[in-house]
This record gives sequence, structure tokens and C-alpha cells, in this order.
Amino acid sequence: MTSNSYIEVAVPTPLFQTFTYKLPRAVGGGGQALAPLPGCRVLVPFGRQKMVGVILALSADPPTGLDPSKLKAALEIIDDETLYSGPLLKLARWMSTYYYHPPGEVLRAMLPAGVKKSVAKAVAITVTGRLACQLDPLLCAVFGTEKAKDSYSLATVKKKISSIGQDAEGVISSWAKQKWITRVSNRKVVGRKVGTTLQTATSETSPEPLTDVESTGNPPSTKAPQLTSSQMAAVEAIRSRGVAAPHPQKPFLLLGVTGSGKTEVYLHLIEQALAEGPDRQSLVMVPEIALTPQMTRVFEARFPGLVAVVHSAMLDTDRWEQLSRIRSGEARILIGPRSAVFAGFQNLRLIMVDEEHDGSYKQATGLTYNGRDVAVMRARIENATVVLGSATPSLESFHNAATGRYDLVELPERVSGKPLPEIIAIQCNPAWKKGTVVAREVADLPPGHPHQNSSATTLQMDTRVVEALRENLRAGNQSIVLVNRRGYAYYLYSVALRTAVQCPNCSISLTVHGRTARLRCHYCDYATTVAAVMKKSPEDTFVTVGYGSERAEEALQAVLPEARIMRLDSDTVSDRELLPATLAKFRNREVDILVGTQILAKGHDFPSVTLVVIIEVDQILNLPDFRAGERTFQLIVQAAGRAGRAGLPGRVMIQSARFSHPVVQLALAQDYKTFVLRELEFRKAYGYPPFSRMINLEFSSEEQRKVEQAVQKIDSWIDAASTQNPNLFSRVKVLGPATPPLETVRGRHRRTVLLSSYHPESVRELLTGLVGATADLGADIRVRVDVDPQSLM
DNA sequence: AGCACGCCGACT
DNA sequence: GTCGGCGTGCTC
Repeated sequence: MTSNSYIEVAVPTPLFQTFTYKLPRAVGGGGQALAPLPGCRVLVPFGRQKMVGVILALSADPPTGLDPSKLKAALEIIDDETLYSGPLLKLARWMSTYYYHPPGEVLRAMLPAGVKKSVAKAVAITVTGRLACQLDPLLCAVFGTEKAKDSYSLATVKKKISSIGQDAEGVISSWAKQKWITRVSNRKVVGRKVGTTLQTATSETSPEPLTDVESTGNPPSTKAPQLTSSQMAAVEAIRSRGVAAPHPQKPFLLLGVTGSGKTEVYLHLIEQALAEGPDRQSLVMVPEIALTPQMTRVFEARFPGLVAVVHSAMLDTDRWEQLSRIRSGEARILIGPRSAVFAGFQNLRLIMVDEEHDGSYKQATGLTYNGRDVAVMRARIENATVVLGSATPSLESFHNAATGRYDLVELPERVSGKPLPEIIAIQCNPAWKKGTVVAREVADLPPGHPHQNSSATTLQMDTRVVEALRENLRAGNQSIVLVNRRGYAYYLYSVALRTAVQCPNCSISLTVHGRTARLRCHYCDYATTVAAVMKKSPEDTFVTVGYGSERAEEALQAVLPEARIMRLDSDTVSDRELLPATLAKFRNREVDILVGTQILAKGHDFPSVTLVVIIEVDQILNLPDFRAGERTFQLIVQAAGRAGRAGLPGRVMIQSARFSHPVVQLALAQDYKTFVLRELEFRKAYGYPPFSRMINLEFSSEEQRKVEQAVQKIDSWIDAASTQNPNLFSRVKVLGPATPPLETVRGRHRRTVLLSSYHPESVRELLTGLVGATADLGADIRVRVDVDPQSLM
């Protein structure tokens, strides 16, 4: 047996370094010694604190250039078996370099919520503290009499102090100052060990993660239906050129028009993969919003007992349980959102990324990875087959297919054989475009106020649209109405100041919500009320402007009083019960019209919807972002795909003032190929992705002065570096420092520097220098690196 | 990022 | 005289 006495550990710090420790003498302390493995979590002393790191490698020799006697010993190997498989560790390494993120933090981000990644902090009472108990009744109350415990977790102590109504932070630091208590790192790591059974009582909800709210209606078939010839051809192509082909294989791009039955192709591929061996596993990635019970039941019906499902609204214990079934090999199929790409598979053979163009695959905060791209890399590492499916693939994926990096497989016709629904263009009334007052104040305006009667009933819907909805209702069919924005109105307008009421933390106007007239910021969740704003400026008058999903629902109900209308937007989606309940009601035809935001356009299958209306598409098209065209096209085509999925013919109506715009034209024609070729030309001409690699750097501070100073330093660094290394700078375009359209978010002032280049290595090289120069910008300057940014706002 | 050490202002 | 501000330096 070789004696590996050193371990290389990744520790969750912002450092791009790993650390070497000596192995603890008696691992496990008493029980049989465990063989530490790469991929196990380990408790290590780090500076003056204890941290949970991950073992990356074992070695017999100490690292070169470091005095072995200075190495500290690890304290405890936490996991009984490896938590990160070999491929997952490789994936982490790739993500660390590709996304420019410290390895320890990458590994931490890969763990599911609810698994402890840090050491619990605690405070202990000292001997002097015990004596001081009489002096401070609060101290006594927290630590009790002599027979009580001497140490409590920091969280418990804080809770106790706050419950008495005192400032916990202040009290604790004053106690510490008087040496009544000491801060200790709890030796105990909170959370689960891999390889041990759940000690937490499983919630009373069954391990079955799906509620039965959507169970009425036709149960999904347990038998595979006959495939259409193009579905069969697609399955065959992926089998012969992928699964069964010699490795390495290319990723597949499955381009299938809406309603072409991509899901059935996935199901067949999974079925065949399962048949190849008892340990073979598949991953199905879907946009978060598509993770409805209805959708997952299709898979469970086909593969009973073999499916695990994860989604964000799940309880941590349930999620852990589902992922454990994958790790043990008991479950063979995992369905989940972007984070599912990090699951611990035993033998992952097949990955499907459904609706691969969907923006929700990109993580917006922290480690800003794109789940689709990570899936492609994971498949390569695991030698698995990856299939990216969409009716409107991202420009990146299509370009990859066009240049031969991906293998293009097409499903050109709908399963029903019916043509795509007709899209009817409704030219917008230009008066709507001027930001007209469409509703009077939701709170009471003083009587006789000039805005009192200002077109409160104006529905920003053409009479033809209203007529079509009415007609559809009479015929007993269902409709979907898409609105751009959630909330009641876009903003609250101050007549005196001639501006919208702004969020105090972000450079954006507050959105009016509900009849209760609350005001909310969609970026930082700041909330106030219209009443509070009015009270502050009693002289001023306010009007609500614009049209949110809530107001659309209300206005529609006024026009069609007999219709049963419900609303679905991200406000209702965050509610665990409401989303499945609403979808179930709609599917069971207890609802005639579903009003909602873009999330309604995504992948749902509502067989009896025959009319889809998009109230206005122009806002997206007008966004100052090079992806605006792509997003608009995807929205229109995806929304159209919701209409007429079963036997009934579908109709789609779109209101816009910009029908002359070629992107809208091509979307109306649902001509993806022409659109994508044209859009690629535009991207090429301007050097945008997918032709270039983009990295967006964001600097932020709570003080505007400080970001400006920081950004000035960066600017002069760029100046100096570009004269020093003109070669590098001729290959990388540096834009900025600039002020982004949304200057402040959550009270932080932002500046951005955009790097783009045809040479990915050059961007990387420049970034390394820039990040180095970034190190001494000062404590309160935060730097965020966004590789392949999805939006430049 | 934490968390220490360290060197200058307003308080008992 | 001290408490306590946050600059800056390190973490195997």
C-alpha cells in the first residue's frame, strides 16, 4: 500500500490557489480509518479559521518550494465516500479556468442547496463570564445556570438575543470585549455526510416529489407511441453517429419545429440507453419553468421508478434524496434545471438539454455558468452523448452546427402533420407608444383632478384581438395572452416632477403591483406603497402608466366578464403551490384565458389552446442589447408554438408597431433558417458572438466616487498595457470603462469593461493581467467576471 | 472573502 | 491613558 501523506485541497476563498495539507493521523478518530479520496470534503485549518475544502488529489511527496514542516494537518475527512466523481472534479477545473472563478468556489457552487459547505461558528462562555452572570442578566439568560451548556452555536445565541429585542451583533462583541465569551469554530460540520443515511426526519410529504394537483386529465401513456419517420430518423442518426459511434463524438443539435415531438425523441434515446446496461444513466435538462408535474409525469410513466427530479422549489431534504438516488445508481434518469448538470452520476451516458436557447440556463449571479455549455463539456469529459434541442436554437449552437463542431439533426414537420399556426399581425395604435396615461391612480385621486377621467378603461388591445378572444371563448376554446411585464403598471408617474418614481437602490423605476397599490423594484425587491409615496409629496399627483400582467388580467376581465381568467407570471411562479395549481386548472379547462409573462411561452403543452396573443413585442426588440433580435424571434415563435397543438387549428395574434422590422417579419413567417443566417451576418459584421468570445467585467461600489476612481485606474492600466503589448491589444477589443444602462443595482454603482476577441486565448491573457491589476482596487470595490454574458444591461 | 495585526483620533 | 476606526496582508 502506497502511503500518500499529503492532500491537495481546494478551499472556498476567492484565491486561485489550492493548498496542501498533511493527512490527519487517525482519520475518523477511533473507528476504522477511512481512505481519503479525491472528491471528499475535508475539514482544514485555514489561517485562524476552520474551513470545509475538497480533496483534489493525494500525493506521497510534499509540494516543491514549500517547507514540509510548515504544512498543517487536515482535521477531519468529512465524507465516507467521494462526493465529487473524477469527471466532476475535471469539470470543476475546466469551469474554474473558463469562467475565471476560484476553484474552491466553483466546487462549492456545484453542491446542492442544503449541503453544508462551511463550519458552524459558535460562542462559548468563559469562567469570568460565569462569574459575570450576576452582572448581566442577558448573559445569564443566554447561557443559563451552571448546569447548562458552555457553548452554543452563533446562530442560536443571536436568535436568543434578538428575541429579547437587543442588537445581537453589538451585544456579542461587547461580551467578547469583556472576555466573558470567546468565539470558537465548531468542530462539527453541519450537514450530511455522503454514505450515511439521512438523519433528518423525512418530511411528511412522500419521497415522491410530485404533488398530484395536476393528475386529472389524461394520464400520460406508459407505452412508446409509434414514431413519425423524421423522429425515427433523428433517433437513428443520434444512435449511429453518437451513442454507438466511436468516441469522441460531437454534440448534437436537434432542430425541431414546435410540435415536432422532440420529447418523444428524448424518450426513445433514453430507453435505448437504459437497455444498453444496468448502470447506464441519462440527464434531462429543462428550463426551470418547464419542471412541472405534468412534464415530469411523462417521463415517470414511461420509466416507472427510475426517474429522479430536482427543481428549485423543492425542500432541501427532498432534493438531497433525489440526488442520492442518482448517486447510488438506483435512479437512472435525472430531470432538472441547470444545476442538475452537477449531479453525481455513476455512469452518465446521455445528456439532453431541452430548449437549449433558453436564458434560464445561464446563472445570473456568482459563478455565471451556462448550464448548456457545461453540459457539453461534461458530456465530453464523460464520453457521453449530448443532444441540444430547440425549435429556435441559440445563434451559438446553430453556428457550431453550421461550422461542423456540432452535428445537426432536424425534425422538420409537426407530429400532427398540421401546418404551423398562422400569425396575424396587428399594427399597434401609435397613440399607445407615447407613454400615454392608460389608467388613473389606483389609490384615490382627489375629486376633480385632471387625471380623474383619463382613459382608465383604455385596454392596449386592438378590437380585433378582443373580438378574437371573445369568439374563441364562445367556441369553448382556450386562449393565452402574453404581456411583457409583470405587475400592475409599468411605473408610477409623478406629474409634478415629470418622472417615474425610482427605486432608491437601483436606477430603474418601481413597478406598481396589485390593487393594493404596492410599489416594487424588480431588481432588488425594494418595496413601498403608492400611499406612502403620496403621503411624502401631498402636493403632487401620481398616475400609473403602462400595462403589466396584473392590469391586463383586470382589463380583460372587464371586457370579457363571462370569461374565467387566471394569471401566471414570475410572481405566481415563485409560489410552490400556485404554479402547478394554475397550470392544472388551465389544462383541465377550468380556465378560459391564461394571462401571463414570457414564462407562458416556454415549452408548455396545452392541447386545447387555439389562440395566443402577444400584446406587445417591441419592448424586447428595442432593448439596447445585441441579442434583442434573437430574443424577439424566439419569443414569437415559441409563443406561436403553444397554439393549436392538438387537432384544433391554432391562431396567433401579435401587436406591434414595428412590423417592418425584418426580425418580426421572419418571426411571423416562422422562418428560423432565414432568420438565423441573416442574424449571423449581422453578428459577424459587428464582431459579436458567436464569432467572438465576450467577457464582461463589472466593477461596483456603494459609492459612485470609488467606482469612478477604480475604473480610472483600470483605464490607465489598459492604456499602459496596450502600449506595452500592442500585439495583444490588436487582437482584443476593449470597450469601456462604460456606465451600463442600469447604472445602480441594489445600491451599488456599476461600471463595465467589455472584452471581445476572435481569439479566446487572447481575451484570457488580457483578463489575467487585468484581474491582476484589479487586486489592489480597495476593499469595497467588487469585481465580477461574466464570461459569455447573456445580457449587457 | 474573513480575520488578524497595526498605527492614529475622541472618549472614560 | 484606552477603545476603536479601517488600511493591508496572509491564508498550506
